[in-house]
Amino acid sequence: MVVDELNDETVDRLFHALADTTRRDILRRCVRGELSVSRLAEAYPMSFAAVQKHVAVLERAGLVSKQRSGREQLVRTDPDAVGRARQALDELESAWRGRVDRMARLLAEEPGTAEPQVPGIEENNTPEGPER
Amino acid sequence: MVVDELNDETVDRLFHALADTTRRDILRRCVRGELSVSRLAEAYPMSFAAVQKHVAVLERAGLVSKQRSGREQLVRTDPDAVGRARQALDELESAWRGRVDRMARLLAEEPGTAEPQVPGIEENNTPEGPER
DNA sequence: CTAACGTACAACCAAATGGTTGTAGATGAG
DNA sequence: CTCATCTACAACCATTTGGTTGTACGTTAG
Repeated sequence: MVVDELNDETVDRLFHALADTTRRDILRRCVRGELSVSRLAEAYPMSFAAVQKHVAVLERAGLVSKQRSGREQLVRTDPDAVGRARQALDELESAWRGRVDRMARLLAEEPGTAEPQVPGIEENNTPEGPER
Repeated sequence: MVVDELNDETVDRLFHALADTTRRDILRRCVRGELSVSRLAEAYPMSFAAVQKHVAVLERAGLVSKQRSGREQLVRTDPDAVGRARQALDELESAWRGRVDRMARLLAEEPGTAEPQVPGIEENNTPEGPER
């Protein structure tokens, strides 16, 4: 598994998609991938189009994928997506805390994917300003 | 440590606060708690007031706290806050995956805080619709 | 004391968000 | 074939967001 550095826009979309109760609920429901958009929409007090938009937000964030089945569009939560969110948190956290331990953890989890570590990063990690 | 169920609004605010590059950058910079708001503002291509608002968003999400020091207001990232975000992801994920293993992990981490588990939850966990 | 600094907050604005309704194109059921 | 269903998407609207400038106020430096 390549660790695949998450860029800012990706993380923005990821967290933004997660920052809504309805969308988080959709994620929970769609792990088994059996629900069509209209079926989903029945569960919420809003229009079909609104739910469609929520699914689109989740899809752009990579949290969900759609698979056509006849005239229905089945929504399926990507189980690894939450892992990516967790990775984003890890990358945030790794800027300050448990840098070494976490690195060790990663190395333990994924032997062979170790990026050659630049020696001597100590308190050098005040990131430069973002480009927003 | 009380596990403290995170309610929807809390999680909304948490992820929303994290869904912005500037705010994540502020979090990284303020772990040591030495930066005043105006000092922070120097780092970004936007006005003092804009940064002030970002800090306010982080504060409402519980990711950051301010401490007065003379005329300055020092911003400090709550190191446990990212933990809370992780917990929110855990709670999401626990709706489907590794329910048992994760529970075991929690029990291992926090012996004594185990909530008596209702036996026989199997496929019963389609949550009811949110109230949004 | 006075001036400069750091903060708070209001007012304003453009763009994005979250919702709506309406229309139209595929697809499947009968 | 025809009709109902599912989806896609545009247009519209209210609210929120992310930014601005301006003003006011407390605090510290000189």
